[in-house]
Amino acid sequence: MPDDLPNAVYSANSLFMSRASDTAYEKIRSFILYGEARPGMQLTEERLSEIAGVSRTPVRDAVQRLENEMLLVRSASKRLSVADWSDDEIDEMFALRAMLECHAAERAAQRMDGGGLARLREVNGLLTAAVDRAMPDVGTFLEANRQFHDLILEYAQSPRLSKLLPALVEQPVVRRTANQYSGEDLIQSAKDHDELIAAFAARDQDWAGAVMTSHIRRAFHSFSLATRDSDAA
Amino acid sequence: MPDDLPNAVYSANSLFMSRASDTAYEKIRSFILYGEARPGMQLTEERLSEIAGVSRTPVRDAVQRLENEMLLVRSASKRLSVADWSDDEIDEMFALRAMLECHAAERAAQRMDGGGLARLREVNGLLTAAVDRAMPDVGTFLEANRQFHDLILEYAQSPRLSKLLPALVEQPVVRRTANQYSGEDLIQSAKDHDELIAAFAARDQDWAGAVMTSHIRRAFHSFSLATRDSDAA
DNA sequence: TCTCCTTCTATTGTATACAATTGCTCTGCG
DNA sequence: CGCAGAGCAATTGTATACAATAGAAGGAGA
Repeated sequence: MPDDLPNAVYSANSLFMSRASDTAYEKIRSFILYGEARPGMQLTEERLSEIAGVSRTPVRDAVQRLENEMLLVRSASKRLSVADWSDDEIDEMFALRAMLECHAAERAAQRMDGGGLARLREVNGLLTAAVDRAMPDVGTFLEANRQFHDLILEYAQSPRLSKLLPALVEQPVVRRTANQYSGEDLIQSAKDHDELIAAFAARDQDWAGAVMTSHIRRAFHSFSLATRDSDAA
Repeated sequence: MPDDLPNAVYSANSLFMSRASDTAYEKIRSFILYGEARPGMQLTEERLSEIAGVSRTPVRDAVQRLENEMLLVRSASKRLSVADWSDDEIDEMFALRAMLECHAAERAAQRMDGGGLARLREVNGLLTAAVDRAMPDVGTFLEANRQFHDLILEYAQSPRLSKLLPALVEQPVVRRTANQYSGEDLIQSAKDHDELIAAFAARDQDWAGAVMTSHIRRAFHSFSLATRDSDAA
């Protein structure tokens, strides 16, 4: 099933994945995020090697990566299962993400240059075009949004942030509700990005950080409304 | 060489390590942090399997973990080397650690209970005793300090924080200069902990977070003085 | 019928052999 | 003398077989 999806849904990391452990990673990840995996579902390494089409050795590599991203969890007896997050953990994820992305924006503001601004404007142009119409193109929005944030991460020039943040961004809960975001939400995102670009252009790190924080926290708020309310109903 | 060291220097995670990949992890980690490894030094998986005394399979497991902690780095051609951090990266590490430990303290303040306070007081009693004398016992200080912060992390009740923070705490640069901290620094640390306990007892998350932030940032400042100045000389 | 123990099975962990890739050296040509 | 390419050596990546371990099932005794 992962082959049918647009590239947008894939991780930003590596577009070309030659090694078997990478294909295993992508396949298993898609299985969890967009496939028939369900939270709490038990899995075996052998089952996963069938899914990935490679032997257990590269699968174990991939599994360890996914454990680090907390998409998979191991029980005390080393058995694998798909992660199942509590509301508190999801809140926490957004809180951490807000902190780290704010920090990334602050650093990026200090290091931004003309080329970076041009690229940010270009990407956000695509994003704006995708949402500024009657029927928003959510797929394009998500892809452009990812590129925008990746660009900021790039200009933050912090290997450590680059390692920590991706595990917090594209997550099942986020993805599952992406289509529920209202057109207003999407348009506001584009405006946030415009303001971020302005802050970068001014090299004002506090401004950039503040915009980013509210950007993420508003996304969290929209997400909460979209899911928790419908769950309660 | 790792066998000669006190337990204090080991990672907090698992005291008993039965699996070969765990022993490999510990041995290689000690080799990097306290052994003859040098920043930038090239390594091969085979060399590491000699050091660890196990085959390459568990070594590769351990290596992946150490890559995540950024103690090991892979070049574009997949060759391994010991990480070599720039000053900017070290600054960044402290900044991130300060943010995350502050957040942990805030969460812990909301979730603290009598038992936790008692344990914190006990550990900090040991710590205070170790530093409140003419010749501070740095080893005991470090161990008690680690326990204290681990306890806070435990009460923060955030699996994600528990995964992210440890990779930021005990690092070569920190460890290498631990003995250079002045007696004043150590005593001030004990006082910070006392104030943290007070903030927890009051369940005042802002207070706890602020104390923690200044606690970490002072450590950073002491570290910078101890290293950068001597380097410059 | 419940509990404890034993046995068996499923699953994970490790070693080893081999494949694929990368870097290096040495040669031949310009 | 410099450089490009071929072959070789070193290193990483993958598959498979086997070992160790945890869970489950079944049976004996109270």
